[in-house]
Amino acid sequence: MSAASTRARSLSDPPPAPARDFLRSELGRATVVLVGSCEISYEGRARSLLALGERLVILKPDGTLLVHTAEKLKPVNWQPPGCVFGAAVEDDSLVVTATRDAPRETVRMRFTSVWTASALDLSDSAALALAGTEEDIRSALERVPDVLEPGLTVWSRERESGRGPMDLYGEDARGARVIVEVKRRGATVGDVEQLRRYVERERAARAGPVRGILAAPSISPAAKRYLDEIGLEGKELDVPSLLATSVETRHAGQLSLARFQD
Amino acid sequence: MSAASTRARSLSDPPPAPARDFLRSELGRATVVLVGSCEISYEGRARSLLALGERLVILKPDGTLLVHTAEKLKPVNWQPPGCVFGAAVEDDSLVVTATRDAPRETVRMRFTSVWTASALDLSDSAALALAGTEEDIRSALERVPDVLEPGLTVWSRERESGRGPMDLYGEDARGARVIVEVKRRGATVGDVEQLRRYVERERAARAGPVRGILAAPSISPAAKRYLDEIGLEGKELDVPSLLATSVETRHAGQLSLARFQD
DNA sequence: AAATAAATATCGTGA
DNA sequence: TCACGATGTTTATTT
Repeated sequence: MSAASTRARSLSDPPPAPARDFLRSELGRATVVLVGSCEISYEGRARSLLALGERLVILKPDGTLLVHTAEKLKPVNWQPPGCVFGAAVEDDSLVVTATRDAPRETVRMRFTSVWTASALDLSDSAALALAGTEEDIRSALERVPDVLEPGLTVWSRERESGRGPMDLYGEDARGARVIVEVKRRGATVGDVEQLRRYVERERAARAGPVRGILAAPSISPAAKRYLDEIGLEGKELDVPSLLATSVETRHAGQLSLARFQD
Repeated sequence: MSAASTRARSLSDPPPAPARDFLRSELGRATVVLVGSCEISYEGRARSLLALGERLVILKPDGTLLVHTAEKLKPVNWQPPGCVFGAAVEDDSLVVTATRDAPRETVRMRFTSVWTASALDLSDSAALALAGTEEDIRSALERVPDVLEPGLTVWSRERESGRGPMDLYGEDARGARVIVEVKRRGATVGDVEQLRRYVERERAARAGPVRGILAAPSISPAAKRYLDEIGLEGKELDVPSLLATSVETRHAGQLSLARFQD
């Protein structure tokens, strides 16, 4: 065994049995990284088979599994947190499993060779500070509703419609109720539907006119057509300038947006 | 430099300059794994800051970036394929960047220490064979439409409605048109809307009755209520037994479902 | 536990 | 390139 650091342990080209013993002592405690050639089967919500190939496998102490090839962002196989890991030698091969209940799922990896097996004690107390989310846009619009329409008053955010929470809820200059559905990305026909079901619910629940506005950086042509057809409205937002007018703090990070403006 | 294998190169505890040189020779060619302490900023579709902590960083030859902490499935920072990577030394720290256009985004990682830097030549020609997708359910229902309703005839899959493709399209025993929306997971109110817009389009486009059926392993109570309200129907499927009646091949893998039945 | 919606969603397909 | 819908989506939030 070689030690690259006091909080890292690793084996190079280990035979199956030492690899198994290493894994049994590290899995569930450290973040384990396996590099080598393996075949993988998955059974659970769906089923998959992946023939032999060289991959990078990560097994986190919280029971997360990631299998990465040399391409793409998404892992080719995975398991969310909560798995129980196992390591065994079968027919002179290292076999690593990740199993969980609810739903019952198993990923099984058979290694024909292990280039390296590493165990890392990763210490990280930092929280991600993120700005520019839909919630940031919502709160900015609540502060400056005139951006949506002159004379608009916003009463509440995330008010319950009976069919999910309405992003913004208020009243226009003429006293009509207004429901606003906010998107941080380009709006599609599906987003129109979401607004529609809040508006219909509100119209059924109360007397008087109820308007619906889909607010997004852009709205697809089909979505615009659909809005017209069912009597709803769209508003394309200049999100960067909208967010620039508003300095917000996000719970996760306790870091103000000012920090981003360096 | 140590070599764990002919297709792996790695440095232990490298100072900034050697780490930079190593990265410059490997980034974009090999899959690079960096382990160490870093702080990370991201600017693009949104913005984020992540204070110092110990993380596992993967930089793939296709321009993918992944930053993982010891917890959770999703990376804490990332970039999809297509990035250009950079490595530099600033104020005696290693700085690694990933930048792309469309949209313009940058992730910047400043390392205060690097435990290991590894370059892996991962060779993998295998394609994932996956069974149990929505497409598998659609084709099984096309073969045995009686599962949905006795006397149902399915004419086509993925037929264009004018507002997106209808999963299944056909005729019931009485000659009424039937549109089926299939889900592989529990159906929600949003899924009812999707079906609704296909049915409404079809009703507008042609004379005669048009029915809509939402077929899924389960349908949420709110979704059932909504179906009732707007005159559409739901059908809860026994997906495992449905798929067992049908042996399909999926293009990606050229592996038959029979292989899964070992 | 279930339902609902966001995500720096990613990814594949088709127009 | 854009739009649209699936994803073994995951994740957070709320009921």
